[in-house]
Amino acid sequence: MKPRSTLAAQAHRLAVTRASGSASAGLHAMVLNQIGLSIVQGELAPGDPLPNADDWSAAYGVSRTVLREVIKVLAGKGLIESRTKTGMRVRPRSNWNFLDPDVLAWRYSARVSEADVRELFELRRAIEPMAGALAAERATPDQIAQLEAVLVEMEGVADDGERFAEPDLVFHQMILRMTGNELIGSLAALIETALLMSFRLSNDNPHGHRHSMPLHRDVAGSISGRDATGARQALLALLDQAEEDVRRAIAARSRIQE
Amino acid sequence: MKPRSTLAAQAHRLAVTRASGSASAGLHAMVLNQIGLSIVQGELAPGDPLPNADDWSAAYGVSRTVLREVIKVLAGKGLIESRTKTGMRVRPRSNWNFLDPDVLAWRYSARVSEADVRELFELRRAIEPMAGALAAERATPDQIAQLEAVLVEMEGVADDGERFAEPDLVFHQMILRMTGNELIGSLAALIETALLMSFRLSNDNPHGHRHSMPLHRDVAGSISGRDATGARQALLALLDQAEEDVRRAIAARSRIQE
DNA sequence: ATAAAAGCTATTATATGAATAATATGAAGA
DNA sequence: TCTTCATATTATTCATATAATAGCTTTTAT
Repeated sequence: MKPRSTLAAQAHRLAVTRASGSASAGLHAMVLNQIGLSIVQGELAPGDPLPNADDWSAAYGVSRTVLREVIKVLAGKGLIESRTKTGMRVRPRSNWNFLDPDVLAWRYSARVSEADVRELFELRRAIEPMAGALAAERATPDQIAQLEAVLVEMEGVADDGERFAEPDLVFHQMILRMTGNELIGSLAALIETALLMSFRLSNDNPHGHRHSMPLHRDVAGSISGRDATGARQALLALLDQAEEDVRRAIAARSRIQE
Repeated sequence: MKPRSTLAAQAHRLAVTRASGSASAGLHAMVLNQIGLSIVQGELAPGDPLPNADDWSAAYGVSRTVLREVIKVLAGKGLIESRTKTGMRVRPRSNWNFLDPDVLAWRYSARVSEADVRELFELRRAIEPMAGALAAERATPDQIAQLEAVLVEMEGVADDGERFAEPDLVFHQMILRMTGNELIGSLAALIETALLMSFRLSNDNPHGHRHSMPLHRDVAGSISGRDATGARQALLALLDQAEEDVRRAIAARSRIQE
């Protein structure tokens, strides 16, 4: 028996996405997002047998070529496996590559729970203070100048919830890059996801982000002054504040929904 | 002008791989590994224009279908971008997802430098002690029993360089899992890569791994005893020792090659 | 002479049909 | 009861055709 209603729902959602023309995406990217979201957000559970290639591509109104490429990409991120005769299946969560930028985005693009926030900040707390300390030791004068410039930019838009997001993101990612460690640099997607989520949650708050500027200044100051432990502590404090903000926003959200 | 010699070299290597039948791989996986390695190990540099789809698939002796799927997977890992008319290009390293299991494996599968080791252990040092602390707080009795069992298994094969690798890997990955944090769990691939590299480097050393057992016992003991700070310190010590071992092995290797 | 616009062309993107290979399942036999 | 074997199902691969797009060239208008 085939899950016809689910397929129909997926096809419909695709039609909507396609019509809205959200991304500059081609068919491939669109279908990839659809299926990726379906899996990561739990609509398709681990172990679930997926429709066979023909039916599935038909349901999305795309060719097998496109679906197949999507399948392979998802398999490359650990979400799916495809074996002859058995068909395609969603792999257990322990095989998913949660640090993949796409998977992160799919997971945190909607309905985040308190547990999701906890996971995110647990990891950030392990990474960013350490990265700050390394940055303080290794950053080139040029990089430090750039960081200061971004800080100034943040000051300029600290009261504008919309425009603050970008320089804030650049600020945090720059610190990761300044470690000179490419593995750490690849965690930029993690920070991006966290900040996007945070800004999405707090966009009802019209009070801007000025309250976080002092701590950002501390971070930049410590790095400029080559103070590794200072940078570590400043980033810890910044993360404490950020997590507190997010938790408040979630609490407010759930209070509204009641 | 097309890089004919490079293509020929790639095709030849594929033939070798195919003949040796290394992985359980299909064509797709084989070509994926070939091209992934070529890129990550620097044979194809960022910004390099890649051959067009027809020539390239011909060079590997596979259909365009297979090559296209490979391209899409690599694009999903950030290594490549493909635009119509412009063709395919290797993306700058800053876009690569170094934490992807495949990319990690490609990068550390050969000729590791001291810098590579530093990067790996910098990140492990940030993650594993923290994970150990969380594990000490959160692990279920069942999980702790499993960890102890793995420890016993390690004891049993501590003098066998070959057989020690697997339980050691399980030991470290289990700690990540016991945090209950899926983002941290996805770093299992990082630890796997590090350990495989470490074992590969030290396989001339016939003296086994018994010297690391006391520290492993400390780790397990701290977690069993719900001692978070103890677990953190024990893991730090363990990492110090492991990094020291690797550095010694690299030094020995380069001394031999001179 | 310069700049904008139209058209050409190479290249990827998408689609489709057909052939091949692998394997889980069940039937047949020891 | 176990093993062997055939078969149907499914993914995998291949070959080919059409569409879309972006860079380049030519044209054209000012």
